[in-house]
Formats: sequence, structure tokens, C-alpha cells
Amino acid sequence: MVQEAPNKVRWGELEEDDAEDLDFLLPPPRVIGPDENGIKKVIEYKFNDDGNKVKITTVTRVRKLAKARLSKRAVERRSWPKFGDAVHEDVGSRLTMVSTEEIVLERPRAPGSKPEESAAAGDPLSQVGKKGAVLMVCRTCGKKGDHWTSKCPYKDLAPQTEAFVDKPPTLEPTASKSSAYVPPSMRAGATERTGTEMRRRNEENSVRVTNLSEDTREPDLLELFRTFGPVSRVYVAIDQRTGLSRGFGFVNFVNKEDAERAIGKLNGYGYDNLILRVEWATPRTN
DNA sequence: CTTGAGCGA
Repeated sequence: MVQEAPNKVRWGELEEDDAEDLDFLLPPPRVIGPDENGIKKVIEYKFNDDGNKVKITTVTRVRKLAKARLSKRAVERRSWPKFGDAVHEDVGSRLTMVSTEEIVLERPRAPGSKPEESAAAGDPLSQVGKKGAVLMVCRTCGKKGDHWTSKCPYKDLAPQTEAFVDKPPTLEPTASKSSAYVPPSMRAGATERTGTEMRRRNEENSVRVTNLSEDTREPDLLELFRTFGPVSRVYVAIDQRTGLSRGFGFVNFVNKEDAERAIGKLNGYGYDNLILRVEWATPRTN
């Protein structure tokens, strides 16, 4: 007869899978080292298949190579105190953490914000749409109520820096305080020229270039034509589907004489193993 | 063979 103590473990009844549950009965594993020579000892205890307690000592040698790979600075950093969000962390020895702080980026006119807040009170353009008076504002010359950007008489003109040097705007006494933009045609000394004349002149200075090689781009055309005088625009027709050049383009000159000379010199000119055709362009049909 | 794309009421 065997008297059973209530909590006594009966080895024979143990399932194999439950064996690990008894690990708490074993002494805790001990780690010794690594010492000067890189020798590290791990002593742990296990139950063997017969249910007997055994002591297992594992001796390993810490690879010197890994030690050598650490830079002096890296070793130094290990003794630093933690900082940032990692201060409250005790995971491993990590010094830093990815910050979870939220940083809000300000966008001008973010969706949902009130546009009125950003509009200056004294800005005349802020009144656009309120009174319904000024609706057309040209983005090229800034003229209000006159024309859209697409119809601007100055849109094909090259930036004329010399115009400001040669003819500084003579402001009328009443307007002397304001620094309002004065279009070149309104300035003192400007030659008499109506808007329609300017428009027509610039359309007519448009030169058509055909028989371009496939890989000719706008910068190439500009390089070729700018030797004759200031160029206000270059355009190479691109096939939207293939992205390749369609073999023709346009060059607009500021001065008609330059365009004439370019036509005379470059028509029949060999360019990229093709013979260029350069002639006046007929106005675009809209 | 061959004459342009795309913005706002």
C-alpha cells in the first residue's frame, strides 16, 4: 500500500509533453563569463528521459571576430545613458527609439480651411468674385478685366529686360506713390502700337520647321535657331501615344528680320542626316 | 507623308 501525499508528483502518470512543466523544480541556469579569453560557460539542469535530474555544462568561445568588428565609437556608445523616448524603455540596451510625436505640417489653403483667412484685406485681387466686377485677370501681364491669359498680347514675347533699362517708366505725379505695373506700351517713349498689331506681328514671326529627325527636342531647336536672334518660343510636336516627335515644330522669333534670316539660312540645311524645311508658319487654327 | 497642347469664366 502506498500512501499518497496530496501534492506529490507521480512520475508514472506524467505525459511526455508535460515534462517541461516541471522545470520549475530545477535550479535556474547559470551563465559564467565570458572571461578574458572569451570563454563562456552555461550551466543548466534538465530531466533526462528516465526522469533523472542532469546537469549540462556548455562551454562556448565568444568569437573574437565579432568583437573586433565593433568600432571604438560603437563600444563607447554602449555606456551612454538612454535618451529620447527610450528613457522609459527597458527593452534590451537600445538607446534611441523612433519618435511617435505628431508633427503637423501647415499647408496653405488646406482642404476645409477658410480662404478668407489667407487673403489680405487690402489686396484688390482678394475682391475678385465678391463684387463680380473683376473676373478676368491675366496671369501673364496682370491686367484685369481685359483679357484671359491665353489671349494676352504679350504672351509670345520674350522677357524684354532691356525695355526696362532703356525706357524706365515715367510715372504720372498722381500715381507716383504706387508701384503699379506699367505695361511697356503705356510707358513714356513707347512707340505707337496697338494691341492687335503686336499680336499679329508675333503670330507672323512663327516659323514652321519640318523634316526633323525623331529625336530632335525643343532644346535642340532652340540651340539651332537662337543664333539668328531672340527666340520667344520653341515647340516640337509630340505624338501623345508614342511620346515620339512627329517630325515638325515651330520657332517664334521676337524680330521678324531674324525669322527671315533663319528661313533663308536653315531651309534646306542638313540636320541630323535629314534636310530641314524651314518656312513661315500659317496661323494656327483654333 | 508632315501646321502645336492646354490652362479658368
